[in-house]
Amino acid sequence: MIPVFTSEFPVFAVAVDLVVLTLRSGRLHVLLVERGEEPYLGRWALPGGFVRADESLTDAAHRELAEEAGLTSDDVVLEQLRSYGGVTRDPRPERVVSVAWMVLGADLPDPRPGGDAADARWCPVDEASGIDLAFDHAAILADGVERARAKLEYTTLATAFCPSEFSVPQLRTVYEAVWGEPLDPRNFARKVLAASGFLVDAGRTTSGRGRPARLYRAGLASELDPPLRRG
Amino acid sequence: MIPVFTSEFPVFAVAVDLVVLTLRSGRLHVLLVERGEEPYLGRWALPGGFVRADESLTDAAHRELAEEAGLTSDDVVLEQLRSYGGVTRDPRPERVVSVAWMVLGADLPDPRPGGDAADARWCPVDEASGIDLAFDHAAILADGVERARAKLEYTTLATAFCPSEFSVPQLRTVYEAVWGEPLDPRNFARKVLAASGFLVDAGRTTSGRGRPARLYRAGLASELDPPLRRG
DNA sequence: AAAATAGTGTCTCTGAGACATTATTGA
DNA sequence: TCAATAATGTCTCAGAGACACTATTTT
Repeated sequence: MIPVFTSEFPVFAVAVDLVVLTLRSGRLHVLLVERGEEPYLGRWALPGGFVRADESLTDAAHRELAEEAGLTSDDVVLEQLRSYGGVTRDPRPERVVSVAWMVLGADLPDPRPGGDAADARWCPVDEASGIDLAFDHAAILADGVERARAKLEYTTLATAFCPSEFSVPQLRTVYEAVWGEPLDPRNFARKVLAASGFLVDAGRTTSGRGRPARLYRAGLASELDPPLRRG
Repeated sequence: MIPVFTSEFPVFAVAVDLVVLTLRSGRLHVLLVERGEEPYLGRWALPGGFVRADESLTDAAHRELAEEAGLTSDDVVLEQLRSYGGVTRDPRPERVVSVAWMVLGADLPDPRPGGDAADARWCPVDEASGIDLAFDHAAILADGVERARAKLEYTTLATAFCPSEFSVPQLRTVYEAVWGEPLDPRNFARKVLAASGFLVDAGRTTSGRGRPARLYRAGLASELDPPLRRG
């Protein structure tokens, strides 16, 4: 028999769940893990786990990211989404509140399942909506993708999907993949180059087939003014 | 001796804290309560309390709103901000994660302290930053105010600060109070009246000193396109 | 009639979107 | 030289901001 109260406060477990997004061959992908434990054994879910007694929510998100995706904070940008606490969102007897995070990274490596996961893979986000994810993870995923889409409009967050040096056409493919719509290369270049603090010239160029592209690094600005608007 | 684990999960308490904002005589105010219990006995804090074992986070926010401010969901708009879970944010032995909410209402009544509060009052937001609030409530308050400021730009949320029928100048005072900057009446009227679904003509006018103002109700739109920008 | 408040129009400038051609490289 | 890709400029339209006067009511 599990006690429901240890003190004057109702007892909760607190979890973090991660919406880890990256671009692979020009498509937006999310990291999914196959659950290796009950409940929802064998079902696909967002990576995540319980917060420990001695770590902050942020620390827990970073730890799960390392455990379940092999990623460090140097690789990614992490931002809290919101918390989910419906009474029946977890079938276990404990109340479980989950704090969801959005995690963005550039060209992240193939995952090796770690922690509690039986398997892990990158899934195109437009295919993920067809998968019956565990818990309320479908809603969390939708919120995470929508947050990423919205933040590309008025912040410089798109650079989180890019390597340290990148070209304007490369940055444009990020916007196109996340927003799911094609953008005019001329208008796009004009706008991002005009936004002060967004891109700084790295003084180098790409090589490869076609005309070399000028390379940039992320500038110091975090807000985009004026914003780039979706269609 | 309080057990730290009841099961395989670390034990947390989950609280909700409310940033309740309203306009009083043209200034943005926040609801503060004086704590009637330890910890932080006698200190001003945001209203809030622990989530019960059988209620959702949303239900808990509504319940605390009723208990500590006498407000029902008909009176206000409620939106989750984010969660705060630093290891030392609460001095009690239990880990306490708090889910913060932004609550907006029109001309809310004077509070009568209820629940655990010794006292309660409306405090101008620009004076609240001078008060040494309990826990990490100063940071939560700042986040709540910033969220409200940002959302006035691209949503129709400003109507949450208005009674059911209101004039364009009245709506303008909302924007001016929340943003803390004066707006041009002509440009403001042009923009809000052009935004389809923001305002619908109520077919009535105010009476009082000066030329009567045309009254509007909130329309069905929730997003503002194009957005109104801050200076 | 005076005081108070609401309502409205124009001009200029900036940014958005539509649109095609030239430049540079590797194969 | 051809294929691939990057870079760039102009025109038109919409929205933003600056700006002053007229209209309607109460006292």
